[in-house]
Order: sequence, then C-alpha cells, then structure tokens
Amino acid sequence: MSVRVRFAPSPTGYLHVGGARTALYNLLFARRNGGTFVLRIEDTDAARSTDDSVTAIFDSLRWLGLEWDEGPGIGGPHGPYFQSERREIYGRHAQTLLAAGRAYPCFCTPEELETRRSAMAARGEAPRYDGRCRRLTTAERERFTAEGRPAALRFALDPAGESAWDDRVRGRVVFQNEVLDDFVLVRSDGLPTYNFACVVDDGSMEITDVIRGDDHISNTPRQLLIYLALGWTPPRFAHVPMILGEDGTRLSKRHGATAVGAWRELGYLPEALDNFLALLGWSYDGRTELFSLAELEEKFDLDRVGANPAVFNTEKLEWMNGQHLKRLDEAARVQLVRDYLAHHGRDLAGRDPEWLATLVRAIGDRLKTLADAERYGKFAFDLELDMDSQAWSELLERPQAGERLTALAARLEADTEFSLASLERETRALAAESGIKAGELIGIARVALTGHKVSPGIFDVMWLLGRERAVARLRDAAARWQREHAAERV
RNA sequence: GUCCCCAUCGUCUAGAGGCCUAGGACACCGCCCUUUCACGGCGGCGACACGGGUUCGAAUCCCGUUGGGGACGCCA
Repeated sequence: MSVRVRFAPSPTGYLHVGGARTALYNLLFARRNGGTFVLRIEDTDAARSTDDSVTAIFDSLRWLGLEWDEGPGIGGPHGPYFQSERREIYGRHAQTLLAAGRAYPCFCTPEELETRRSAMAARGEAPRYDGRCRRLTTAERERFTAEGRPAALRFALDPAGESAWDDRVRGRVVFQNEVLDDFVLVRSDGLPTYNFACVVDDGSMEITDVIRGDDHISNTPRQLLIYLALGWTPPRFAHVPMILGEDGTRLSKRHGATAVGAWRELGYLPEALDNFLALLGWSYDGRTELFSLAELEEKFDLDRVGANPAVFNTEKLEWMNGQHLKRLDEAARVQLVRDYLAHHGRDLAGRDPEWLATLVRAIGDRLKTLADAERYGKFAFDLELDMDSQAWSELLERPQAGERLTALAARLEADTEFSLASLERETRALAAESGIKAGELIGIARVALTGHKVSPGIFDVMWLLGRERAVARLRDAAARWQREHAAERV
C-alpha cells in the first residue's frame, strides 16, 4: 500500500515552527517514499478557529515549499478536507459505535463534571470520568432524552488489557487501559472531539503513517481503541519530539519569534528554515548539515529521527541562513534583497539594477539575513548619514583625521574616472603620500562615509555613494572634526 | 498526584558492545588571510546525569535514582 501521510493543523493561530517541522517531516516522508501528503484542517473548535489562521497556515506552508498533494484548494478523493464540513461522516461512525454498544450517551453537564473532577483532585485521585451515565438504565436514558437534555457521546472503555504500538521513533509504547477513562467522542453540540475526528479522518482518508508531535502520545492509546472499535486497522505512528525554547521549556510566544511568518519578516530564507527544522531531531550522517529541500526529500529517513527534544537555537539558524544565501547565484540574491527591501518600505524603483547588484556584491558574505541588506545598505539608501556615536568618538581621536578627510575629498573630486580601480588607486596614493598606512586612511573614511565601523569594502562604498555624496560626506566629517577639535582646545 | 516520554560538549547532534584517549556543526577564545566586519584556513575550550548490574569489555544492554518535558477537558 502506498504511503499516505497528513498534516492536520487546527487554525487557531499562525503556523509556528513546531507545526512547520511536523509538516516538513510528513512531506519529506511522503516524497522519499513516493507517497501522498495530505493537508487537513482541524477546525472543529468553532470558537477558536479563524479564517485568518487558515490563510496564514496556507501561506506559511507554501512559502516553506511544503505543497500538499491533496487537501484544501486542491481537492482529492477523500474530501472534504475541513473537519467542519465532515459532520455527517462523524455522525455515521458515531452511530456505528453507539449501535455496537461501544459508546453511550452522557447527560452530565460540564459543571457537574468540573465539580466531580476537582473533588477527585482534592482527594489526590486522577481526574477521570466516573462512568455514571454508562450505568443509566434504558428507561432513564429514554426519559432524559425525552426531556431534551443535551447528551455527549462517550466511548465505553474496557479497562482490561493494554493499548500498545510500535512507534517508529520510540519503539514500543504501552498504556494500561485502566489508566484511561470513558472519554468523549462527540460533544453535546454534535461536533466530534479531536480524538474521534482524528481517527475517523485518518481512517477514511486511508492515512498509513501518522507523524506528529509527541504531545500526542497520550492520545494514541485512545485513538487505537477507537480504531479497534470501528474494526479498522490503525496506521503506523511516529511521535517526534517537541521543539523547546532556549530555556528548555515548550516553545511559546514568550520565546520571541516562533511563527514561521516572523522568520520570513526577519529576512530568513524558506530553505534555510526547512534545513534548520529538519535537523532539529533528524540527522543525516552527523556531519553533513546543509541541505536544500530537494536534498532533504531525497535523504530524509524517519529511522534517523531522534527521540529527545531539541532546543531551537537562533544563532545556528542565522549561520545556516547565511550559508544558504551564499549558495545562491548573484541574480537570485539580488532579487531576494530587492523584494525584501521593497516589502519593508525601501523604494528602489528609481535605482539602476546594476547599482543594487553592486551593493549586494559589496555586502558579500556579511549578508546573513535579508535584513542585513538594510543594515549594511542604509548608508547608501538614506540621504542623511546615520552616525554611530561610538564610531565618531573614535574618529575624533585619530590624529589629523580632519586634514586627511579633506585631502581625500579633494582626490575623489578630481577623480574623473570614479571607478572601483581608480578609487582604490587614489586612496592608496594619498595614504602613501601622507606617510600613513592605507588602513588608517580607510578606517577614518569608513566612518565618515558610512557612519559605522563595519561596512562593505570602502571602494564599493565610495562608488555606491557616487562622487558628489562621497565628497560631501568626507567634507562634512572633516568640518565637524575640525570644529570639535577647536572646541576641545579652548 | 497519576500516566507517558526523554537523558552525549552551553546548543543541535554522530555513536546501534571493542573502531571512542567520544567525531562534526553553531556559539566562544586564539592565530593566519585582510582596509574593518564577515567569509575562509588552522588550532583551542568543552559532554557520555548519578548508582547498581550484565559482559573479558558499556556512551552503547537491563534496573533504580535524579533531572527535564508532555498528557490527564464536551481544546486540538
């Protein structure tokens, strides 16, 4: 039987990195095995599900390159792919269980259940359903129903025996059925609960392998029981470990950027994020770390997914993003930078394409994220210079900096060629004539031209600014230097 | 509290009884390259949680302890 896997997010927020990794593993497993990757939206909780979330999840998945083969917008033989549109299907299977005596109506109200639960907790007992409605006589049931009391449907659990499975990442996992209780299958409003909907859907969609976060491990025995009660063969399960925040606790909002969209905004590449996420729990050979999505599709293997939780390490992601950026050819890199800058409010429409290409080339490997293009290109984008105060006070300490900047300004003004080569020639010649090292002159020029101690190569900087602006900035800095020195001496 | 899961450098990991004086990567620290930073090269720091077994031999297998995580909802 060919492999069928699914990613089944509930649309109650943005796609976060944990979900993205689960989706990625499912897709990789499907691709590697020539299988089908299904997307299903688990929106049975009407109060918390939103259309915006659905859209955001689709966007993030597509951005990451995780295109589904079957699901919303694409269709397929097992639709619909929104749980909210599958009520009749759940109802049908609920009837089957009811008729078979594997489920029974429960008339307990949420308030009653809550009261009993807290009483049990106070006594130090595990909070479980006490089975009260299971013991109702037929007459009582009929009476309650006639009274119009709302009923949920509960699973009639046999506490004997155990539920176990061979997990593809953890090996054999065993639960004694007696630790479970008569859990709810269908809520009194007629909507299925997660466990029930999940089994009905995975079963009817012919899912062969369920790959999900290990926070679902304790749901698995219940789901197994439902499969059996329905007379279905359960899929294979693979529970992948959670992704934790830097402090070792479950990743959440307070850990900063956790949404896939947030990383996109920060200038990260989808392939870098895929690569990084894939390695959070999976390894190829312990040495190779850089993979494109295509390479992951070819090499991913569930057998090499570890069982221990992984901390999301932003620094490594940044490094990896830089590596992916480096591997791009220049045209692609320039295009990404252009799009990113435009998206973040930089109007580059009037710029010569070659100018931006030169900027990107000049930034070179400093580009770890697309946001670095803004950081290192700011000196050239803005008319006004953004002077770093630390850099300036250091410049102030350089002997004769004012005179040297003035002299450099004169050289540049006279340089009719104004090419990378001529700029370098003129700058080095001036340094030689002044009896100082080129590095000294370049250092002060860098601060004068860019306002920072770190920047792209200085000749690129000059060229990117153009003669007029470069000369003006050198003169401005020279004047300020003289002024502040004069003031100091007084 | 009950149940389940996990346990190798700060972090991600390799390791499936001898190849391990435990390998790689990020981060960090030196040195080299160099106009700075970054990139690249070289080197350094740095881990088998603990205690019992099993075995000629254990990071690897078993048990326990400790620590961490998760689940105990008419949420998913």
